[in-house]
Amino acid sequence: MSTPDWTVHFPGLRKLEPSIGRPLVENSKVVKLAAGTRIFGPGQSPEAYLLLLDGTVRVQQVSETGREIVLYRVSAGESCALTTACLMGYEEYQAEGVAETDVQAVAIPRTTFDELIARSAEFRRFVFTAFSMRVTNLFKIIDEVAFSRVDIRLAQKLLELADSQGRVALTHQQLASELGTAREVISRQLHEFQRRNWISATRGEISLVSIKDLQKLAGAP
Amino acid sequence: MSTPDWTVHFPGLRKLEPSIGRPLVENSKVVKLAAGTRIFGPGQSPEAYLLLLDGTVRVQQVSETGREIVLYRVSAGESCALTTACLMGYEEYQAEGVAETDVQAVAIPRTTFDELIARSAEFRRFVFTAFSMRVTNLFKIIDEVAFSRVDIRLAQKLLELADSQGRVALTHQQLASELGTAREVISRQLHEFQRRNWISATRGEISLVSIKDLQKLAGAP
DNA sequence: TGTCGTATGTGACGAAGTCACAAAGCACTG
DNA sequence: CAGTGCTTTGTGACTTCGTCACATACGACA
Repeated sequence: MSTPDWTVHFPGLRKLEPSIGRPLVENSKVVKLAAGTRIFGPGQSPEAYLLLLDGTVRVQQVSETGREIVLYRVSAGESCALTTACLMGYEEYQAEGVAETDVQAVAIPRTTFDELIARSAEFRRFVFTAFSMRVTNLFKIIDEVAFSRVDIRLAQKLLELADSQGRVALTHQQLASELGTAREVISRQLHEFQRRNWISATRGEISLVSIKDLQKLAGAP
Repeated sequence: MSTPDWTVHFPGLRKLEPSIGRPLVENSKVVKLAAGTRIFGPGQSPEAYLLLLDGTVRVQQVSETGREIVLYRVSAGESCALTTACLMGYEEYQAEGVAETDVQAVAIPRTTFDELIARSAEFRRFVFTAFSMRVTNLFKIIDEVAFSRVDIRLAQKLLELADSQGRVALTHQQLASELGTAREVISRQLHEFQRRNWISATRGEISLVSIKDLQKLAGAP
């Protein structure tokens, strides 16, 4: 990973500085984390507010039986809702965060964070709008997990995760984790999609054949 | 409902005033809502920050098919996490809030709210610790809905909702709403609990007979 | 005592999760 | 290129959960 120009990757940061009155990274460290690093997990407490400069972090919950559900991803220019919540509420993490790619982030220590919150309306707005958007999304996840059928959710996920060529490079297990269900369930649903000629699949990759039909199932508005 | 002394019902409020420099209710209204009132619902946007003086508000999500799940309750001395999130993120409500009892609340308009957030560290702390504790709880709900069995969750709910005599005055339908499942599922589970002599039930009320066994199933730590 | 609305019981069935394996697919190695 | 080992995918049998369509039962009140 090359050293990025963080004013590009994280344009909001520089913009904040006038309102803060000094470089935002003062008192803070830029940390680098290799892909796969577990950044935080249940039982730990955050010591710093993290602003991602580059890479993505996956935040997920893991059940006792080993099933997983992806709650959200944090990418460049964003901050982690859970960290915000735990920092402000002095609580422990409920979920775990894993670096999906190599990651660079600004770590703002709690005291500096508190000070910035107090001093800068811009910073507050930045932090809280990001936070509340995540929370809004959590409500959506609860709704889907509690009430929505797996085939519909799978169709939505495939459409959401497909690249520009309509390909999704994930294993069945990874898709199951995205939706918080079991691998076998995904395998069977994908089989059904394949039978209907909506997708074609090879080991570790799925190609969307009929995006239109998938959208119809997904309830495209 | 008698007019309550809100310094009793909401002790944190008075304590905040020195740091704010004037009565907190200035620019704000005390609103009264009858039990059963729908306070907000999906698609609406909040116009004011609500601090409950008396009563409780139930926040729940309703599926297309009519199933419901209770996300949390707001009671005297607290504020609604969802309102906070929507207010800060300028978003619409994702869930609905219903007054479970008659309710009195202080409605702080957005501009005053913003000003208080800027001016008072105490107020910020009050708002955000409450907020983040709710969010933490949302994570727990996702975990339970996605990964936990209904019998276990039901046992937990019964223990949580029982009064000092071990009685739960709810219908099967209401319990189903608490857990986000179907009424029939609850009826059958309660039947099984009854068969094992863990509970006894009459129309609209359940008595816990063997709290110990319920705790064991609930996985009491 | 009858009537009506709400609450609960039940069978049948479909959808989803679990368990225990079997069978490919792929990389690496000798 | 055959063999080996790991990962990914397939499958059947079974349990749990959700849905649908009713049947009963209870309790308040005329």
